[in-house]
Amino acid sequence: MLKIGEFSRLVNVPVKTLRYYDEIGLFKSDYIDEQTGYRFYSFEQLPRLNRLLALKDLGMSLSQIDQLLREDLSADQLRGMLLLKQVELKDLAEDIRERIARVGARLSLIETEDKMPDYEVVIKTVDPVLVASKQEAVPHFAAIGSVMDRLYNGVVAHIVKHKGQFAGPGITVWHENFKPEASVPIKKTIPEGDDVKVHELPGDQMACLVHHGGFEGFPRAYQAGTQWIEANGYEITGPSREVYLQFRPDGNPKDYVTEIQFPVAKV
Amino acid sequence: MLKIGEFSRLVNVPVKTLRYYDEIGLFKSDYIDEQTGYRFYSFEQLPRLNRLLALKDLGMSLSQIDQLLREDLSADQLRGMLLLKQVELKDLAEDIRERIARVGARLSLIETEDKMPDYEVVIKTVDPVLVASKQEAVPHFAAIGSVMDRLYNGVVAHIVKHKGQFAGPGITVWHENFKPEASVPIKKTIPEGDDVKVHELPGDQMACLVHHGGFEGFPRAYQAGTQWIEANGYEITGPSREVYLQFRPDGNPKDYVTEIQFPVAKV
DNA sequence: CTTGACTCTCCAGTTACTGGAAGGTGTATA
DNA sequence: TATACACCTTCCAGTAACTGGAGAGTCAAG
Repeated sequence: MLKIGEFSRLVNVPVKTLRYYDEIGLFKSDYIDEQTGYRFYSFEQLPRLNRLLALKDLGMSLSQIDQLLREDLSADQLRGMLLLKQVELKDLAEDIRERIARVGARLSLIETEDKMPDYEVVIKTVDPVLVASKQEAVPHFAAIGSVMDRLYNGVVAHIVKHKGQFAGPGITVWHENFKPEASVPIKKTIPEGDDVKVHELPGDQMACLVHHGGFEGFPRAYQAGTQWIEANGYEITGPSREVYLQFRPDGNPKDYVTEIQFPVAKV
Repeated sequence: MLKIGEFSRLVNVPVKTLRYYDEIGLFKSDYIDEQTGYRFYSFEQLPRLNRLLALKDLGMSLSQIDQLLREDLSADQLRGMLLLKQVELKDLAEDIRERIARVGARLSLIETEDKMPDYEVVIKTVDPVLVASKQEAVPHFAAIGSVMDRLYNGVVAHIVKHKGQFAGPGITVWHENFKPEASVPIKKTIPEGDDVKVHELPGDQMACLVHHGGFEGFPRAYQAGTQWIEANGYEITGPSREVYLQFRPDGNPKDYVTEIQFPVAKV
């Protein structure tokens, strides 16, 4: 019979931990002195503790170990749990691999710019959203403003005409060939017409960044986005979007807040 | 201004989490209505939250993020933290790689035996221990018992003669050529003599397993040990040891408990 | 005016321990 | 025999980053 400290030294497990295992019933001491309350452990308990430690070493939780130690489970159940654990660990490993890559990407950004990047990119899943929208090709760069005005005015007018309900800030989807689709979220579907389509913008995994300020800063923001996507092993899988979170035609451009979204997938 | 739920949807962070960040002062709402206590968030806060999320994504803790968000730290400090994080993540990845290997090893054991293995092997660091010891070659297998008896009797007699104090169970170190060293731990050094040496058994990293029962079971236990060591990518770096945790010459062999230790290193 | 969605605070629970306080026990030494 | 000390006990609190729930107040639509 060994006192807890002796046993602790034998198995290389802290005394506190042994008491904890005792408390939660995972590994009870063999015998407790009624007088003193001292726990005593026997050598016969070593195999059980060693099995416990081995399972812990595999990354099992204590409750899983508790199950595994009740030896009334079949080899098949055992295999199942181990296979599950293996998958879990592989996922975790993948996760960490990606994380290392992201840290690396950020480090190289800091090397070149010597400060935190101006734009933070986050991956998030965007829900599908019902919109009324209208598109038109932009002939040249300088015309963007006026084309956008026209498009959004048209869409809004159409929605108002059909008594539609607005459901959020405007979203421009940049289709190929410089052909923006000015979309306005609505709560319920309304008839199409006036060149206005009604459909659902698909939900997707998006790399998102927030631009604060006027539209003249967009090129840099786009560049930061594509750079991040490249450096972090994603690729762009569709048209990018601009969500005008804070915008009024008559407002100060400095207060504008726009979210730029790129639909992406892991390469 | 957005209510917490709206903001939550915008940034894909649970309401509860936002409240929690508010509570710990990591990310406060922009404004709180005095009447209702409602939190309100502004679009201007998005960049900060996105930076927070990006850092969290790298595996930073919230307190680290808190530091990183106070932007009064230099690019060098920043680089330092990231490099540190990178090392940390690489260690973790290595850890998990090994864990996956161990799970795999156990799975293949189960495939062949269709149950939990009979012996559990754990890696632990063994402390150096002062012993009095005596060695002698064993001429053939059947002679082990008598040679051991003679050796241990000799050592114990020598310790008693010099009034040495016993400090634990006997340890046999199996040197090359079937030459066991019968060692008895002692508290303080004593003179040598009677073919008895006094020295310190070195501490080492050991793969350990516990055998319960008589000596006839040792070959299987040794086999299980070497098999595990092979399957888990270790190699044996020195003489193995037997620690007779529970043993009396006149006792029932069924009650014997022996720990078998192999000094090992990662290949 | 009601209904349902939303918000608030406060409290408890999660995992696997770790640290500390206050008090009892066992042994070696002066 | 006194005492120092190492060791044991229980109980309580804290960790990290939330998550869930209770009970109560708020808001907008029908």
